[in-house]
Amino acid sequence: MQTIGKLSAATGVKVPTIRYYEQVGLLPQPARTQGNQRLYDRRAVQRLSFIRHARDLGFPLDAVRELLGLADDPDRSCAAADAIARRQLHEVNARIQRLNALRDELERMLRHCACGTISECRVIEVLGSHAHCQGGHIEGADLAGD
Amino acid sequence: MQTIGKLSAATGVKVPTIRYYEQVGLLPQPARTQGNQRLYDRRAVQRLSFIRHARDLGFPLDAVRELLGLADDPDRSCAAADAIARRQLHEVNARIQRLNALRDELERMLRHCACGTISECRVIEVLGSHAHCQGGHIEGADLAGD
DNA sequence: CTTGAACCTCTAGCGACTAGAGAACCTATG
DNA sequence: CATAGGTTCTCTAGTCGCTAGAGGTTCAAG
Repeated sequence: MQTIGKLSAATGVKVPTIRYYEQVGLLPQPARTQGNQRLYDRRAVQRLSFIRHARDLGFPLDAVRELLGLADDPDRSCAAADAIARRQLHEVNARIQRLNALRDELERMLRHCACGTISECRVIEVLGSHAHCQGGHIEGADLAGD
Repeated sequence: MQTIGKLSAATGVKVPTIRYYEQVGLLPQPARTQGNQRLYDRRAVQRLSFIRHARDLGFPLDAVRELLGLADDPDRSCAAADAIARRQLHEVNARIQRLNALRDELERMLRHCACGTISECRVIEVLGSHAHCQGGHIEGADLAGD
């Protein structure tokens, strides 16, 4: 049994984040000391490590929730977990593609800049009119997320 | 002079987003009709297109603000704009690297899954203990942003 | 003159935390 | 046993870049 601080040190998850995970239902409410401080057991360490690892791999919290549910039920088919991971892989690949397009555009912009004054600055010019683009980057691309 | 709807259509920026940009000071307060509706001129179209393009390239709004300031001052050195773009390029490259590591990890996870029951599921297993990782993905990687 | 689309302001919500205030607790030392 | 200071508690608000909705006004067409 350990306090939230030790759990944080053991898993690398910050203390407020642990409390946040409890708040949103990813971690069960732990036992408490007489003084109302949280006390965690070994299972909590495991569960939190699982969450952390899934987050490191970019899974959104909802997916983590699903994966936790699956992990709690060892007799079910693994197909569901597979599907979630596969979905995440697609997400990551899509994001990589979009970022590659951005990188190309940024590099071309910078390559062509003679670095004189703003009035002849390629960076500003390219941003000002879309005509200079090679169409590499997608308009309205959803760049958000992890 | 056009209404906010036309400006939206002309630039591809949604109406609430235009109002949001005005609110945070990226767009100046436009003229108004007698009935209090916003009226935009050609310069507004240009400025908003500039913003949109920079956003498409992943620049955060603060960087867009800086770039707009530079664009307004054609006699200054282009070096500052260059630096901002270069910083953004580094950001994008870093993000690509992190995502590549994630992709590798996800792919390996999926390759090794025999797809039986959860108890032998490679996906769940890998998430449960970090021991299976090849160290490809960085712990605590900041995955957020665009 | 009426309809209905487009506009107005204002507030709240998204994801996944992070920061800070102000109070209570817990442990180690004098 | 008292006290100092580190850790923990709850609660609220802020981050980024929008997006959604409520409830009301204005404008152009028929």
